[in-house]
Amino acid sequence: MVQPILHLKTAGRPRNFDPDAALRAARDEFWRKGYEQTSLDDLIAAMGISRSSFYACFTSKRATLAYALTLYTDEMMTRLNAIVAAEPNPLLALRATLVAIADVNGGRSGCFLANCISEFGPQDREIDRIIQTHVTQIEALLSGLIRALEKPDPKGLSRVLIALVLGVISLRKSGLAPAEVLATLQAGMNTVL
Amino acid sequence: MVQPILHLKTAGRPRNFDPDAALRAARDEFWRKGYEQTSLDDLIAAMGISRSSFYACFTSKRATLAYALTLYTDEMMTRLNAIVAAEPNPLLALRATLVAIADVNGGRSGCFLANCISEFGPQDREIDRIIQTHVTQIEALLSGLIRALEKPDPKGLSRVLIALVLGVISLRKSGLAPAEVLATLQAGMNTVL
DNA sequence: AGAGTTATGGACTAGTCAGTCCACAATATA
DNA sequence: TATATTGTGGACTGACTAGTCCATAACTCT
Repeated sequence: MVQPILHLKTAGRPRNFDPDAALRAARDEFWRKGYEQTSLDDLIAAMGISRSSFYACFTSKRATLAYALTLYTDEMMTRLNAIVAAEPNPLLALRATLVAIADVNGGRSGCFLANCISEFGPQDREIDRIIQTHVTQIEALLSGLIRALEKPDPKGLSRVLIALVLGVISLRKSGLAPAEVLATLQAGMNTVL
Repeated sequence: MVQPILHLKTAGRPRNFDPDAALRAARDEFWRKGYEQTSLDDLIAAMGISRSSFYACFTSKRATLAYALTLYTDEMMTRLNAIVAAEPNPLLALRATLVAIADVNGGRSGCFLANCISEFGPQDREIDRIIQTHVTQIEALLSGLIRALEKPDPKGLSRVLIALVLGVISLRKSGLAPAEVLATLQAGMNTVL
């Protein structure tokens, strides 16, 4: 992937926007509305920059989605690793991790990654690669924690848990109230773990 | 909802297509590619009718989605009820029902209803209403079977199972092989039931 | 200060979109 | 056969799409 955002000092006129902040705004916009539903006008309005600046800095709408998705997955993994590092009890760490992924109180936008899976499926190679990488990372994180629990078939169990979390995210998007979504996740974890 | 398809004899020129068959074709096209990704040209090509006939019979693209989604949910409920009616053992009936919903071997298009949840969320009132109705029906069907198993909290458990199924559908869409998806579903059912 | 370099706003382009319209075709009824 | 009614193919419309281009602004370096 081409690095989109350069912070190098150059000879010409300086940017009058912060590329990182703009990318976060782009991520939030894609997250909230999806890729197709976000027009370039919507996008640059949310980012607070002009069309020219957008193309000069971010190449294209599709490339920006890839950058935004990478930003999302990187931040997510950082948060999850912090949770795991802070909680020595593996069962509690696992439960906290799953709750964090489900992001029950994060509105009805669901998980940005899951949204992209649904919107793109396997059709875009680069997006698919980012998705696969992240899913693999999450799987590794979960099966590590499960192994510490000395449960059988950690890999299979981690998939069941991922399915459970993806499912409750769908339920949230379908309009189920946050409290009931959380209760469903908790009930699922109680029976599985 | 306005009835889109009329089979009444009228005075004028008769239709030279079958509205039911056309609607099934529309459903399959929306199912395969999603609403936004299906242009009207794609749609009418799949349905085998002209633009004029389309608008005369189906009102609009959005209305056609609602009709198609209703057709899907009706057929789905019919199939699930048939499965339940044919299997007297409630545990086996429940498992067969869940496997049928997951439709593991049905390609990577996922569940049409789940796709619509993901693509529209709560933003379209009529679509949302159809989604809510169907989710409620499925929940009722599952909790009925669970009650027969004399398990505690049938409603909560049915939500867990719905989440599990929605989740494995997402996993399928993310590219996981059918066999592994099915294994995940089976593993989930084994631990939950 | 002047030359070189990069950023920006806004007009522009080519293509696609859902939806409309109309001349004409195909039927029922009288 | 004449009239009324409905269906159909295809041209058309206005709006919106992602992306391009250029004149000018704003900076660094010599």
